[in-house]
Amino acid sequence: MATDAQALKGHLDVLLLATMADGPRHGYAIREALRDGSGGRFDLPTGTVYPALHRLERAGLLAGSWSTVDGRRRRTYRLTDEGRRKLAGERANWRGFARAVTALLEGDPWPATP
Amino acid sequence: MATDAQALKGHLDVLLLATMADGPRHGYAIREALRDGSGGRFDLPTGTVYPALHRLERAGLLAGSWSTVDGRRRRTYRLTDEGRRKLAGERANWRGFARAVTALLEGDPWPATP
DNA sequence: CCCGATAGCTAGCATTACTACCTATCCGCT
DNA sequence: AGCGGATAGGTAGTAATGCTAGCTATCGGG
Repeated sequence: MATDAQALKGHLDVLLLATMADGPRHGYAIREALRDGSGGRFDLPTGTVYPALHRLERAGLLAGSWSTVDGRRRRTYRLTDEGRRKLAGERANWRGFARAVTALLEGDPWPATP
Repeated sequence: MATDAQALKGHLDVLLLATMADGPRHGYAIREALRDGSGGRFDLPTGTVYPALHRLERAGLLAGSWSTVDGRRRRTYRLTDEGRRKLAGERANWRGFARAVTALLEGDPWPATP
């Protein structure tokens, strides 16, 4: 639906990293993992996914390598140690973020700090 | 902390609208509501809040009016009908978004569609 | 023999939050 | 009297980043 057009900003990196948590994947498979794992919600254009993967590789969070399977080039990415640390941190960060947004949207008062 | 630097993108509008759900507020009070309602997490610079309020007003989601209290100018905003509809829609949207992101980050498989 | 699925890529655009700055009033402290 | 901080509003310009729209190429099936 792409209602999330702007909403993804800042969360895409974590999502990409998360798809590689259980092992290396190539770009196309990452796209599918995102689509299927979100019930079709995050059906991202390749122009979003590939540049983001390059960015994460440049940042040292992913390591990519070329291989050829059935004549098709594949670039397979795996998490680096730094990427794994980043993922853990961002997961925690997401929980805090989601909690804060939900609190504001639902009108729940934030627990008083005694 | 500002880890949320980019993460806010696309969610700021809903958050702003939500602070006006129980009645009109002026910009400064909106900032405080965001800060306090998020446990200090969303302590946004004025350069973020004021332009966003102008944007929402231009979009017809807010209506602003000037008043003077103790010599201080205040611009008070209230939700328009359209703004209220938008808020309801975006609230629902947030739930779906949060659910999808959480599912991907926690590795929960998305419920199969039977 | 062409189409769809698989697989990868890029240039340029648009959106939007942030940095860094400015103005002004009122109150409390020295 | 004067200064700083809280309150209240604002802007210009920058940086980040996801999307649009386009491209190349292989393989299998109709």
